[in-house]
Amino acid sequence: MLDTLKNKDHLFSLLKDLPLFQQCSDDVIRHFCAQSAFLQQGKGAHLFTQDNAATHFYLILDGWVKLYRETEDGEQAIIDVITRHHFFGETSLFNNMHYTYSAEATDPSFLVSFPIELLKKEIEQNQGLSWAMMSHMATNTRLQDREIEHRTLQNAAQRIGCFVLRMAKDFHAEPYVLNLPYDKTLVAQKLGMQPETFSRALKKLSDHTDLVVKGSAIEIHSFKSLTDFSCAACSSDFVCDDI
Amino acid sequence: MLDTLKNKDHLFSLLKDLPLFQQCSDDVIRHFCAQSAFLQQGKGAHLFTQDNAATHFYLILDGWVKLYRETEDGEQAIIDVITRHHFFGETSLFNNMHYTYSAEATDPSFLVSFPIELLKKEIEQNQGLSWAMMSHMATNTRLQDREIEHRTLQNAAQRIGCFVLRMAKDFHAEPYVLNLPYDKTLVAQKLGMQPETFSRALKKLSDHTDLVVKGSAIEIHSFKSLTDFSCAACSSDFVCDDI
DNA sequence: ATGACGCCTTGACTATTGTCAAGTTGTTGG
DNA sequence: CCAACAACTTGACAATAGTCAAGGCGTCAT
Repeated sequence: MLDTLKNKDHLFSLLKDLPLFQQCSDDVIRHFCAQSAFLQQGKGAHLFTQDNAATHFYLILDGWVKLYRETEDGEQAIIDVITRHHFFGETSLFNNMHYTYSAEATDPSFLVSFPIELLKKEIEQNQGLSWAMMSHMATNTRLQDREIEHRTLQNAAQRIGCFVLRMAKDFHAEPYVLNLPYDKTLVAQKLGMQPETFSRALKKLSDHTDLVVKGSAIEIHSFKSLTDFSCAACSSDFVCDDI
Repeated sequence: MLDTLKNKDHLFSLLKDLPLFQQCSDDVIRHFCAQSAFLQQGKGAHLFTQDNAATHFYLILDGWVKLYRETEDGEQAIIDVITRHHFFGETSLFNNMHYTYSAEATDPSFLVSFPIELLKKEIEQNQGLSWAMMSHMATNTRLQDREIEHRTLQNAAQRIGCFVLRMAKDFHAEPYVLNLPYDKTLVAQKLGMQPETFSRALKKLSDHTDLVVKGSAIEIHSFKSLTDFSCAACSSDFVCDDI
């Protein structure tokens, strides 16, 4: 598996399929491949820090990375937790080549880095890539808007239900067993609550729906009971776009 | 004043100074002016609705506009409240020509509309405009990230202090008297709290800092007492970028 | 196997925010 | 000037989430 991931031919065909590079010629994609570097990172490895000068942006091939900002006394606000085929660090381009958040692997992860300068140069010349970049950024904005909406209108249990639904959105068979891809503590942080609140709210959620929690495995016996519970307090209908 | 605003020559020079059009030739800007239409809107006037097909995007010349999303049972989540020289509706371009939020004037307001198709066509051809658009979107993303951080790390009183600081950030003389530009109820909504909570938290804020509240006028006797109170729970130092 | 450790849960309590209802203040139009 | 109305404040209470402390459970390395 790692051998496949580390293969530059494989990287080429992966990039070719990603929306961001959809409009790029094979030559341009080959150029990105040529300047890429594979990175293997252990759990807790630090990729870069907010407000530092940006040199590279990254693509996740495997694993999970958390993006966050931190106050002086060490409190963290999670901006996102992302996985396979997601980019991060690329918007430093528009922030005077400085990262706007910190990034840390929360699992053993496998990444590719690209020079941010290369992206800058290509965007300046390549109309198709510019358009793809804008679409990419607009998608992020919509997700952020919805995040704020959730924090405003949903309580802890509803936010968890919403999260579970989005993690399971590609699967429709019932019952579906969702395995949480990262620590409950991190899910709690990402949803803007304390681990204790998460634990209690998850119990409340399983009381009010037909959800059954077995450790990090969550059995969904009916999606409808979840959408009834969570999506009522949201302006979008399920299935909503995510991750 | 209205005469000045309604003047297309004046609009031309205004656009020329806005970051979004910085890279555009005079001809392009003239093109936008030619296809623009002035709109005068009363308080509460509805500009467009989330999920509807988008035809125009807007620039505020004067007044205040709230951008929000609404659930079926009428609960609103405020995305932003914006004023003079801010655009809205422009990102519908990247959402399949559909608006991602609703827009409503919260004051008598004076606006210009432009066809969204024109922006699309220009962005597809004009590298400089594309770049400016990306910078514009990246700025919005950073503001949204910070908003989520604030909801996570700051309590009600701290969020109000932070809001006051950002409204007053262009003024440094002490004491500075800030007049709230829109209803306290709307400020409360924008900060994600109930009006009652706002009222009490504002009192708490004035107890803990040297702020004096007289109706909608807020006297800041020392910025430092505010930053000490609010910015402690934030990853950015004051003066932070805003509005 | 076992002990150490991290993750998660639970209980008891506190703090914060929301809700509902009743008033107060301020503005506006007649 | 006054009535009507909206915006705002206040009080009493309820709901929600956070904090602190203790203990359970599972995993991993020795």
